[in-house]
Amino acid sequence: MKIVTWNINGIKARIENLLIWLKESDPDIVCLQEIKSVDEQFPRLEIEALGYNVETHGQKGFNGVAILSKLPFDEVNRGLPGDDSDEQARFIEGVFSTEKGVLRVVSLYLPNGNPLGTEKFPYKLSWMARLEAWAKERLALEEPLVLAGDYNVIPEAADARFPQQWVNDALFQPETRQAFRRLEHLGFTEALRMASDSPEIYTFWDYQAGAWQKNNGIRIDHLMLSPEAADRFSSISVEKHVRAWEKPSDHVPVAVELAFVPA
DNA sequence: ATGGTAGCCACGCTA
Repeated sequence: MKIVTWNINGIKARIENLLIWLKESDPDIVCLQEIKSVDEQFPRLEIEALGYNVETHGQKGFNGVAILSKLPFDEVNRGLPGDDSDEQARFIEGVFSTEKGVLRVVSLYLPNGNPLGTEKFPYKLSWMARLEAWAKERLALEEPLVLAGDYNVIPEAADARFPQQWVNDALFQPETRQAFRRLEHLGFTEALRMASDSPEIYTFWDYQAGAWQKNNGIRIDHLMLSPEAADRFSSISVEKHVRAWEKPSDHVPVAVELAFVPA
């Protein structure tokens, strides 16, 4: 089963690219971030025509996440618990059935946190604390769970082409990286870390200053696997060629293959 | 120290 995370940076601007990519890549489950659309305006018909079920958690103009799945949804949960005053659409969980039982998949868009010195950075850290609390509860279920998304976290210096450019950025702050490690230490395996040591694997290249042409990238899109999901890990790939398409997102799809068969 | 680009949606905000 192929599960993919992709920050698409605007579903309306990217629908043609998405449809071409779905046909080419043939994923089973797709976690989208930054759909930048309300649910009513999400182009679900074109996607459903390719055989996908569509669940969205949208917002006007900014943020917004979605899950596309060839498997039917048994359950959908919108919003990260822990703060009823948080109105930003950054989290959706889908529950599916496989021949081995339940499979949970989350599409998350973790707050960027810039600029430092504003309320945005503490919001990022508190969101990460809420995610950790939620994940801890879910891990206790001992089920296969995939936390896929744009984490807006550069875990290590090796995950940036020019790490010194990021030292004053929220994506690379010590507190940010610590919170990311705390999540891992609950018992998750970061899927790309299961691949052989591969430096210079990036998932985001800024639109500005020729970042793509210079390969000035960072790795910020991650798939966290619970032990029950990691047990079935087969492979991981970054679909980098998509960044060279016309009108690309600034992020590319990251795909993990897990040995599950739909129920 | 700034500006470089893109999406959304109508002007500035977010990234």
